[in-house]
Formats: sequence, structure tokens, C-alpha cells
Amino acid sequence: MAYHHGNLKQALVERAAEVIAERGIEALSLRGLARDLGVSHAAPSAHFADRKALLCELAKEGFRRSVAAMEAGAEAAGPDPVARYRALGRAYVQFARDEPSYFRASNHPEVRAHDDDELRRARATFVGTLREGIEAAQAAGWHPEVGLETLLAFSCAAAMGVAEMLSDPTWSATFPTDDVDRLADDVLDLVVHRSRTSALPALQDEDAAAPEDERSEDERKVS
Amino acid sequence: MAYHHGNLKQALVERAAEVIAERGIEALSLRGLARDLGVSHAAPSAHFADRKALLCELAKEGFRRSVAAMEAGAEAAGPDPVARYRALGRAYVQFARDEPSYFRASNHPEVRAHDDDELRRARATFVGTLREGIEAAQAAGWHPEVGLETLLAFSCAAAMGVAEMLSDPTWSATFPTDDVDRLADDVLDLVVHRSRTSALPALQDEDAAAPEDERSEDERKVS
DNA sequence: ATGACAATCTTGTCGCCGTCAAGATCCGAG
DNA sequence: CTCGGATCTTGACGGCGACAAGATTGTCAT
Repeated sequence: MAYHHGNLKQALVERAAEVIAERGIEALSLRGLARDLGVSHAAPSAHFADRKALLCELAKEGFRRSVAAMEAGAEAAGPDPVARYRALGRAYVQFARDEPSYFRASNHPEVRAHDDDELRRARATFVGTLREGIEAAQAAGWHPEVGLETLLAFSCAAAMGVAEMLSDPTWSATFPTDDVDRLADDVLDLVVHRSRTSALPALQDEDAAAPEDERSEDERKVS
Repeated sequence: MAYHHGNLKQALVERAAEVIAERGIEALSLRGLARDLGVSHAAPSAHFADRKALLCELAKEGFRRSVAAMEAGAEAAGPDPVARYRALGRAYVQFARDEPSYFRASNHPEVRAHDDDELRRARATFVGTLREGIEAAQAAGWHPEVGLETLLAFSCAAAMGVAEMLSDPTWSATFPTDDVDRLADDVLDLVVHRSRTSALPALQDEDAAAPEDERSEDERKVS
């Protein structure tokens, strides 16, 4: 058996993701990881100064992956800026459910409080991705009456909230929902909901770009 | 000095809230609390089986206080159901900023995973408060085109997200905002944003309960 | 080759913490 | 008055984070 593990750092991160997925962040311990990987109890300290540093690494990877997922989702959504913006949120929710470990690490309060430049940059990249999507959507007529910063805060809050709820079995149990995907889409529709001052053409409508007149739309309501 | 502390249980909860506010949930330890209160290291075990039970108690108290704050906020908002619904969210955000300890305890992932009937009931009461507000608002014409469960999930997610962001200095730092109250109100306006299919009369109007005619409303929009 | 050097890993230790067990003290019901 | 339950103390055990000192390995200049 080799004295050197070879790639202990990456192995630690990967095993940590497994442990978090199985038993939660609180159950994560450097000693436990070392035991799982067959190295001595202090081996991780060569790669991570402390427990927080490991979680921080997970969180950074989480931001990277979520940004990648969001950009891929936007790309798959086609050219319409509002559809792309909506796809950002959809991809983020999907990411939270696909990779709960990295998602939870990114949003854990203990990690949030951790002061780390690289982490801050990763978080800023994430927010920047959202911001670009909002700017493009707004330039296309989405919510022109609201400031960018307000839309950004709203989008972040909504994305976090929806992702948190739908990726957490405890919350899912509170809402009796069999089809989580459907619920996610319905909630996202509310988030993206066009403002009445918006000059956007309807999604599956051909045109009717009447900027101030929306009476025809009011008709088809309640059913 | 009395052998009995007198009201150790409540003292533990209160001191725990202080510690959380000062140094975060992770810095909370039963032994530390016992030290602060001048009792032996195992004294807390008479009132709380383990650390989770203490956090769980904090969380329950948090749900109670947030519900009380929300009901008070709704009461102060007057009779209009949509205004009352909006006040629920406003009060919850305010609660998160006024009592960060109880708020954080209620939403901490470690506590969420804790299986406790009383906690579940407290959480259900919280969700129920929101649900009633939504039902009333929807009965008054707010978002008639969306299902109640969808609106509930959206409201919960938005409330959580906004409260989480605006009560956390790390997130506040990401958005350069001098006036948090203003931002909270603007974001909440987006959450409550009337649907274009809504038959609601305007907020500060006297009556005009025309059920099918809302052209006059479209004129004076958001401002 | 060889020796310096940094990276990596091991072993040992310390103190804090959660948790359990056993016993002491207090208080009220009978 | 005594009995029992609630409350608190003392003591002990193991797990964990953190630090220090030393062993092992690969690299690189000489």
C-alpha cells in the first residue's frame, strides 16, 4: 500500500459529497473522511486547513456546477431572452435536486459566513449569470417598470427559496405533491410572470405586441 | 446560591438566542451555555435530551413568533385581503431581521431534518397562516388562474428566500443596497404583483367591485 | 548519484464537546 | 414524615478539531 494516497484532495471532496448526501452536512467530519479513505486522521490537514475549508471547497464547486448547469439550460432554451431567463431558474432548481450535496454546501449558513475570496468570486459569478439573464430579458421588455437590482434580489431570493424547498424532503412533505417537476414549473411561471406593463408578446402567441392595450387578454381569464 | 437554578430551561433558550446572534448556530454548545449560566456541564440534559432538542425548541419558538408577527402585520394592514397577504410577507421579513436567532434556528438544515411532532405542527401552523392569507386574497380575485398549492409553494419559497437574503449580511454585501427596507418592499411588490387576469380592485380605492370590468385599473398601474 | 527541499502522510497529544451513568439535593404529594 | 419525581452535580468515555514533530516520497539542482 502506497504511502502516498495519490489524489487525496479530490478523493476527500468526492467522499464528502457522498457523506453529505447520505447523512447531511452536520455528520461530516475530517476524521471520518480520513477513515473512509484509509488514511491517518491528520492526513486531510495537508489539503484543508480545517473543516470549514473543506466545506468551502464543496461550495465553490457547487457554484461552478450550478453556473454551468444554468448556462447549459439557457443555451437549450433558444434565443428568446425571457425563455432563457426562465431556463436559468429551471436549471438551478434541477441542479439543487440532482446534486444536493454541492447545493447544500453552497447555501449552508456556516459556509456563507466563511470569509474567503475565491468563494466570494464564485458566488459573484453565480449572481452575475443571473444578472445577465435579467438584463437581457429586461431589454426584451420584461418588467421594464422595475429596477435591475430589485429584479436581481427577487430572482435570487426566488431561486434560492424554490431550490431549497423542492430539494428538501422535509418541505416536500409539507406540500402534498406527487409531481415535483410540475410544481417547479408552475412556481417558476409565477416568478417569470410578465408584468402588465410589459411589452412582451405572449409566449405561444404570434404577435399582438400592443404596448398599452391588453383588454383582449383580460377577457380570457377565469374559466 | 440556590442549588436549583429556578428557571434553567428558559434561561438556556434565551442565552442560546444571544449566542446565536453573536457567533452563529455553529458556535452553540450545551457546555458553553451551562458555563455561561453558572451550572454544571450536564445540567441542560435535564431539560433537553441533546443539542438538537435545544435547537428544536428555538425553532418552535421562532415559528410561534413569526406567526404572531405575521398576524399582527395583517391586522394592521386593514381589510383588503391582498394588502393583508402582502403584510404577511412584510412582517416575516421584518421578523427575520429583528430576531435573527429564532429565524435562523427555524430554517437551519440541521433542525429541518430533525424529526419532531411539535416542530412539525409549529411549521404547519406557519404554512397554514400563509395559506389562509392566500385563500382570502385569491377569493378577492388575486391570481385566480393559479392553483392554491402552487401559490402556496411560491409564497413560501419567496418569503424564505427574501427573508434569508435580507437578514444575512453576507448576501446584503453582494447587493450594494443602502436601504434594505426599501428593497424588501420593492421585492415584495414583485411577489404580490397582480396577475393580468386578476379582477382585483386597486389597493387604495374605495370600492368599484366590478367583477368583470378592470380597464380602469390597468391605467393606474404600478407607478 | 546525491543531497537539499517541499509536499505529503503518520503518530502523538491536548482540550472541547456530547453523552451516559450514578448519586446528591430539593420540593411537593400523600 | 417519608417517599418519589424533578433537578442538578460529579465523573468518565469516546469522537472530533487542531496543533506539533517526525517519517516518507518525489523533484530538482548540482
